[in-house]
Amino acid sequence: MFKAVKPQVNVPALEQEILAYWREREVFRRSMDERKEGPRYVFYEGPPTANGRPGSHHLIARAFKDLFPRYKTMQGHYVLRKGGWDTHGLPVEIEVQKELGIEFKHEIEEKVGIAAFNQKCKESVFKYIQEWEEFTERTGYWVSLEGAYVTYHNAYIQSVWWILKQLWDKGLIYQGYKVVPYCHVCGTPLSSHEVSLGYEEVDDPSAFVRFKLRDAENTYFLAWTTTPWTLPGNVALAVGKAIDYVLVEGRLSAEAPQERLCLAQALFESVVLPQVKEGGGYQVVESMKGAALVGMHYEPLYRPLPVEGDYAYVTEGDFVSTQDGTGIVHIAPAFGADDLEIGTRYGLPVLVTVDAAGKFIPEVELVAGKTFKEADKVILKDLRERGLLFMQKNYRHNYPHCWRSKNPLMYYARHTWYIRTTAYRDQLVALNNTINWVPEHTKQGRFGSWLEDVKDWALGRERFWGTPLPVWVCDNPEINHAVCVGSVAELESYVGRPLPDLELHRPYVDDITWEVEVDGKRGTMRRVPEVIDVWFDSGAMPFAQWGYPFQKQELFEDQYPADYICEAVDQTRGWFYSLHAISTMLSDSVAYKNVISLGHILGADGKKMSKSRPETFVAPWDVLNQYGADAFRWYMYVSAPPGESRVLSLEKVGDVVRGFYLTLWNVFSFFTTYAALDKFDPASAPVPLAERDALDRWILGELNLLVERVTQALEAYDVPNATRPVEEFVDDLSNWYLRRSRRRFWRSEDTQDKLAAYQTLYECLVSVAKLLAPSMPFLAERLYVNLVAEVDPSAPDSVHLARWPQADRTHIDAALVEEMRLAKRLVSLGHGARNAAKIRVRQPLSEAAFGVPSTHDAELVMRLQELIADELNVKRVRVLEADEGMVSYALKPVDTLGRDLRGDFPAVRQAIVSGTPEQVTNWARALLAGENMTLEMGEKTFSLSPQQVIVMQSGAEGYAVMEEGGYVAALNTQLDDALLQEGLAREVVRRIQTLRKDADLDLSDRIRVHYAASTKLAEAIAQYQSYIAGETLSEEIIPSLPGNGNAPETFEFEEETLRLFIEKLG
RNA sequence: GGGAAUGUAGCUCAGCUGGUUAGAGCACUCGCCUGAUAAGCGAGAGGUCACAGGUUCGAGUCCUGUCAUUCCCA
Repeated sequence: MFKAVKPQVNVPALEQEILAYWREREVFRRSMDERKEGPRYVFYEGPPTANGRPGSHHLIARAFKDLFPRYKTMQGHYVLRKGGWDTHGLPVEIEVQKELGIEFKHEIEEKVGIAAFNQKCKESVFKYIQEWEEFTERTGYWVSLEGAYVTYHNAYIQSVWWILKQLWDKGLIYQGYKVVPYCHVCGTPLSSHEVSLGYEEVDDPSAFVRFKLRDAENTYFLAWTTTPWTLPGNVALAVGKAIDYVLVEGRLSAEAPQERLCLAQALFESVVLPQVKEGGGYQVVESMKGAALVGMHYEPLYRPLPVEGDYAYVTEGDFVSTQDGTGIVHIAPAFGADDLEIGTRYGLPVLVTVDAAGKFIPEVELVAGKTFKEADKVILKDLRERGLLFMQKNYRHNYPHCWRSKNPLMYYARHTWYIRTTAYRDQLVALNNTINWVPEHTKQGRFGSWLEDVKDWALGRERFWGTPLPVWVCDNPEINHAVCVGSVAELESYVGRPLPDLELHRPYVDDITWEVEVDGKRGTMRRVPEVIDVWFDSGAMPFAQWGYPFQKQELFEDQYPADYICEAVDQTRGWFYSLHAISTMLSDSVAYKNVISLGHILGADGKKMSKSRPETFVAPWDVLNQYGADAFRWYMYVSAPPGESRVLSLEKVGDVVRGFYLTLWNVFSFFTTYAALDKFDPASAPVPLAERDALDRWILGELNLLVERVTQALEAYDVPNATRPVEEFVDDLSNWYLRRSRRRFWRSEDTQDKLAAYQTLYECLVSVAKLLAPSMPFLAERLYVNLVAEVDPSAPDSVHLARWPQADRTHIDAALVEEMRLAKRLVSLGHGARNAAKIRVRQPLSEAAFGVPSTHDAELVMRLQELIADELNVKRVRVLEADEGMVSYALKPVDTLGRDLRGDFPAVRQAIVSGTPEQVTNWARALLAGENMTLEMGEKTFSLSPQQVIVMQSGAEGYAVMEEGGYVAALNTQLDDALLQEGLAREVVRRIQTLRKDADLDLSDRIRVHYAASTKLAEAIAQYQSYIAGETLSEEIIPSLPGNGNAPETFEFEEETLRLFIEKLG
């Protein structure tokens, strides 16, 4: 027995009820437990950090993450959904620093101590854990938080150590010089991911500097830099060997000294000449290729540090361009990646003129103690005074800044540890080619091209709160000995004592040392100071989430690799990469087989959503509280392809509720209301399909098509096509199937047709509930519980434990689908014709005639005549005859005629389209009669069949007409008394229904009607008394008003007056 | 500067391997309908499919170039 459901619904309250239902019945746990024997479907959770609050961007990711595990569970798979928390890293440290009021890194050690600082970090990472847990539950994101992995736990860290040891044993970990983006305030290099967070457009000084040639007077190389502070570190210049250079002679102005300058020819004209002032000018005196300049020496601008060996000469670099500057690039190996590459190739010194705090060392007297940015001005001033600054202007460009401290980064040569990912480039690329990427272009595009050009992974971070790099080296410089420790047990074996309570963090692991003796020399093994890049932590999760290989080996093997992961596009070089790289190097396997890379969320103004623009910022809780999680999720699925960015606003989520959610809800409400009234039993023997109404067979066909489409789309990880078609179906179900079928449910007697209608609608609703279960888990559950679980004790008690529906192709009748499409089209035209004639639908008309382009369509019209007649409220439907006063015809070639006629096509087309009216009419009549039309064009004669030419008709005299695309609807607008009376009767019915509704009567309540009416109206009521009574459940219709003081309602329409009073009986 | 993506109605998006007069939803205006509906139906208006070339009988779709926006990287 169904519970009747009201058409009104409070969505957030409904969702709370469902949450309680899931909680009580432990549905989530059971969705895993009950599938343990099923095939595996593996999902990896990309761990969020709980030291910030959840936002809308987390919800989009979780909406997409949640979809597939739910779907696969319904298909019988076992989906273990282990949660995880990302806990290490600089963002955490920065938060704690803020809290403690500490700006510089060194203060941490000096003022707080590493132990206390890390303790603070540990506390900080779960600052918002409670809100995260609530958020997770409220949004219906099913993930086990009880068993979540935590990257700071010893077991996790030990796994990471084990992975590093494997890489170490393969010779993949090395220490080297590298120029890294470095923040002098945070005191650490930044990962490329971190760098990418901090690009800002800034103005930097752009300086054109004269470097005097060693062996020629008044002759200079003109070089360009946007970082004047690196000039004291200069050791070389670089040119492009194939670039054309010129030597020019002249002076900048009348007062300036005569000089010779060497620079790229292309830039001489665009850069130098515009600078020339009155009395100045330069002439080209020599041209050469860059290769000719290589090896020429110049005089260094500064000599801050003693240098052994040759330097200060021109080198060759393929990165030199003539886009900016002068085509001559200044080289300071300590401060640029290209520079270091040149320096290494030519054996040049690395002049580290700036210390780790970003300040100039004392040896650079001019700017000693100044930070590097402060030094720019001083150096430029000095060069100007020495006549070496050719010109200076501002240069606006994107320059990376520390995403936390906001300071400009410096590119800085550091000793640090690297993973030789470059050794695995081919495997990285090959394995990536086996991954299914959504959007597809990311595979070869953004991710693929990153792998093609993969760089070694900078692993070390000179910080505190992170997985300690488990490398111990001997402190005796005469001993070259280092070990990578892969487990606590291994560490115990080195130090010779158990370490049961050792926390695998700084400073505790730093305190672990041991003595070694190598070749008779003694020394102490001490850990290197670095912790590792947090991205390595996250990429290690397939292994480390289980503490592999120290525990749960079989679980790891069961859960590797992932079938599916999903994060936002900014993880391309983050988690997507770290997972892929570690997995490739360690197991020569992908870490994931399918991945959805999501676009960002934009505010209503189409720009990236930000708290700093509150008018566009959408707090997730506001949406959840107002419209609920289902609508929020649904909006994410249908609003844009997954990889595209999408605009989010409260209003748009509200549109989902209004446009889709409530439509479905009201079909549900309608069904339960009448099913309860009629005591419909879903277990009753099904009416054979062949005996059901065409509408039933049609909607069941659409339903099975829908199941097929949605299933296929989900298998392809195509979310929009797994969701949008459901909207279309629900629209069809509500606004065509149900609208056309309502009367079948209202009938009082129990007929097979009524049963068929119930069975059909029931099947549609149950299937839709299942199809929506992964995407709208709450609403789907509500529907399912009411429709199935509460009436069938043998069924699973949750839709999420039920089985995914199977499409039955034998239920799909393609011809019927086409038929119904035509019916809708003709009905739409008929309504249009009524509209044009300004005749309301309640007024019955005698006839609707349709002009259609083919005999096939004509047959369909006649098959559908009953449905069309009812919908349009006409007594008769027929097809217009070819010679029945159609005013005009037009012809159009079908799309493929061009393929048949090739070069003749344009002329034939022209002839058909622009024939004389007589010609066209003759041709059209022939074609409509199923004959070929003949067209003579010069020497050629073409015989065109009705399959090759489309006939379009328009206009019909004496009728209200609407025409579109060759289809014509013509309504006979002549009204006789009978039709008028019936129209009036319908008006009366509507008024009585309004009164019933206003009186809040039950659908099945019986009434007595009293009325007083003007003459014509009274006649109509008398004539249609039984019709009116049947429609309105009136026992009596009395042509007088009661005298007991009850005020009747008065209506005026069609120049008639009606006074009505109803009373409830029984 | 390099790479990737996107550009179709006021907004959000469909448009399959080239093929009827380029569609849908929302929003707007007018009208209709209403005992399932927070709804529905109909009409109107709104498009040089970013631009320019090219291939083709035929281009929103394929090719080349340009522009704009976004993202990633320097």
